[in-house]
Amino acid sequence: MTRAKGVVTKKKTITLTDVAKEADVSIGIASRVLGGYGSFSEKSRVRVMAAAEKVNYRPNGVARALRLRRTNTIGVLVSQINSYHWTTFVQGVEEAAKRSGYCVLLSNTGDDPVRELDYLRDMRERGVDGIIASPLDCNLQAFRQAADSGFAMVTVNVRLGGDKAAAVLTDEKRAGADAVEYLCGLGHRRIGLVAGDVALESGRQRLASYQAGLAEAGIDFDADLVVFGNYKEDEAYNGARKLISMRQPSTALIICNELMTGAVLRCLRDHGLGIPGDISLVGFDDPDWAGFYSPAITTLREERHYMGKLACDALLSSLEPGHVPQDPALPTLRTRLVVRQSCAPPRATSALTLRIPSPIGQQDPDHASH
Amino acid sequence: MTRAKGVVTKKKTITLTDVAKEADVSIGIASRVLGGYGSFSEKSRVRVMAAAEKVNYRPNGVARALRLRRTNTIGVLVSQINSYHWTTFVQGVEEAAKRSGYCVLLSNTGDDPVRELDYLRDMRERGVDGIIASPLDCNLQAFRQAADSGFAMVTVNVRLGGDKAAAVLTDEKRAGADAVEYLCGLGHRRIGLVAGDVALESGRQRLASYQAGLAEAGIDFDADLVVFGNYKEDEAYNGARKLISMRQPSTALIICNELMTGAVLRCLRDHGLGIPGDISLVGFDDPDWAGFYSPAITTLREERHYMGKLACDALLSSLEPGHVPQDPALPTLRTRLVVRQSCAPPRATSALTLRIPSPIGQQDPDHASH
DNA sequence: GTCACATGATATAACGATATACCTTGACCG
DNA sequence: CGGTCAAGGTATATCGTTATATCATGTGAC
Repeated sequence: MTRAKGVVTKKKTITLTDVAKEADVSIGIASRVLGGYGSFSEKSRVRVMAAAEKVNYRPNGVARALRLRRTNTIGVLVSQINSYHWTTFVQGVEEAAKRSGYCVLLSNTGDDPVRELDYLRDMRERGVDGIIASPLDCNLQAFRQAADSGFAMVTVNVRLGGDKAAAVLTDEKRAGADAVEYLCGLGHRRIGLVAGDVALESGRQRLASYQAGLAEAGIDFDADLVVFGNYKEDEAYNGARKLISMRQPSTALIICNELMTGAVLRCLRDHGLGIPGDISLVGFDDPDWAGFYSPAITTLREERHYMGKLACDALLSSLEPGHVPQDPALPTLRTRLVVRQSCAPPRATSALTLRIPSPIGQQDPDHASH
Repeated sequence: MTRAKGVVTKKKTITLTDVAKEADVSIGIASRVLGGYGSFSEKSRVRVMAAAEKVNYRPNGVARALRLRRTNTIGVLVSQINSYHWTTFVQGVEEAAKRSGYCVLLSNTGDDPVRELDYLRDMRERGVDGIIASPLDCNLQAFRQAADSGFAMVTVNVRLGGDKAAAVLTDEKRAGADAVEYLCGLGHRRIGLVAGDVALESGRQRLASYQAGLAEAGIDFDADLVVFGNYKEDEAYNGARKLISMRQPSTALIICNELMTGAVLRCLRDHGLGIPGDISLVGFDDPDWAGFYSPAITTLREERHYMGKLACDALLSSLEPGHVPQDPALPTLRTRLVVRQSCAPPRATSALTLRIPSPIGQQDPDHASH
């Protein structure tokens, strides 16, 4: 291939060397001026700035990252980027990160353990300065190992166990109990739960908090009133159908996340049940639509945005050179019951059925044990 | 600071050199084996693999990126990461990217022109291989410039104008017209519009498509029936209030995005108006809640997830070495009217008021011109 | 036995920015 | 006027990989 003489065909990237040449100073000076460190004369400052402007210099972040061993990037691993729960969190992280000059590398695990591990590895190789994640049970070990080996990490809603990684926690232990207490206060005794996936920490905690609430209210736990939607739409729909079509249907439902709440609403609508006339509802998570739904849905609200900010700030401060690894758990955030219009006292008829001796009295050993 | 002799205090990162040393081969061979290119003997392959395993070698992506001048990262610039519209899009991008071994660097502009430019610059400096964005009008020039200078780029819902950047487009020109046509078919004549921000391309297109629909239906455009919610919640609420409290209220409303649809629903509920009994509704965007709202909301659905995939694939293919920059516009996606339960024929009384000669006949020159 | 050649291995130059160690100056003081 | 010191500047090693140019080694042909 012949190249016409004098015609520049190759796209040349502009480097510090070019700036230095243009300004007629050494590359070191150029770096100092543009980096704003070390000492240099006013004269060189002006010349370098002018030269940089003239040749339209753009620093190369990759080279800088290699040299400084720092990318100013944090990795965020979420299970579902298109759920309110996580997008709000990510937004909180992103804002805080940006404020400190960091960028966010985002990955979606879809709750797949293999992908989660994959992305952890990938992000480390990419040189992110730290990671925010909410690892699955089966991967806790791997994340713990990474954290212990000095890789900066903050976990969400789950503790790693070491003393390295900070954790942003909510009192999910309380949340469900608050809902139960509220519903009992309205007179409900048969409170159904559309539970999440117990393979996930949040699923277990939310179930446990429901049970705790029942215990506090002096209501026997009835396994028949718990269906496992596993955070999936169709399973939640089927579960809800089961709960409303039993001989003694629940008069109130607690639903363990946003996605399933939607499914339950659809189910109730399909079966012509009115809220809160026929049945009361409390949902975990507080997406926007909960507020303008008709009736507005009473929810258990986590401050996801704030949690994101908290997680990011914790991570960034752990990156500070003089960081002393203090208590890894940040203050636990309170999950708040946002009372709206989806709950009311149970219908008289329901109250009536309560007097009928419940067949659940004959405890099913399979369920009772748990 | 004295260092105890023999005690390794400094955290050493494991590099290719270590692997090569361990395997007793040159660093070049180690690189070839691990990179799977060039030629090497079976013996060295085995030794290198074993050595890498033994010293627990992790490649340094930053160094590789510097050498290869490629980060395998794409930047995605969105205006609101916590809106259904964008999260679904980002999810589509992320999945497609991951499939090809790319990662997503995410930034939130919040429709702030300064931030948008800032992030464009920042991402370029960070060395992302390309960018997917939906630039604001005022920044089109800058994005165009970047694209023309050879920076890979794909735009969403807006064309840059050059021949470099591909664009993923939807026929928003049709969308609003479809809604109008549908509503007219039900008998509506006074169709209100809660418009978006006309400073944004989508805001203008959606307004224009509404007007086109009216024209096709032979209905005079009435500026009083258009309120500008500017994609903001409170402004949409106020706008909706205005539309339902005028002397001759609209019998149907078209709302230009998800956020504002929520606001309108809240407004209607607050004013005791039933859907579709008192007023019909068609919303742009099709979030999950539109399906389980009661009544389910009829919407104009863009395939955001697919758009994300399309945008990503287009970007990645433009990064292929032998890429020939063909027609920069990808096939335009159809926005589909998803008919649900939020629309019905107007009430008889409303139909009656239609016979009253409309004061809008006396065209307001300010509005008529437009 | 020597030359040509393929094969596999090595040494080393990039990639671009940073920071350290090391030179120049010139000023100032004794 | 020699010596000290500081300020400003330069040259260069480094970060960890990749890829090229070069070098050895052995094999087969004549």
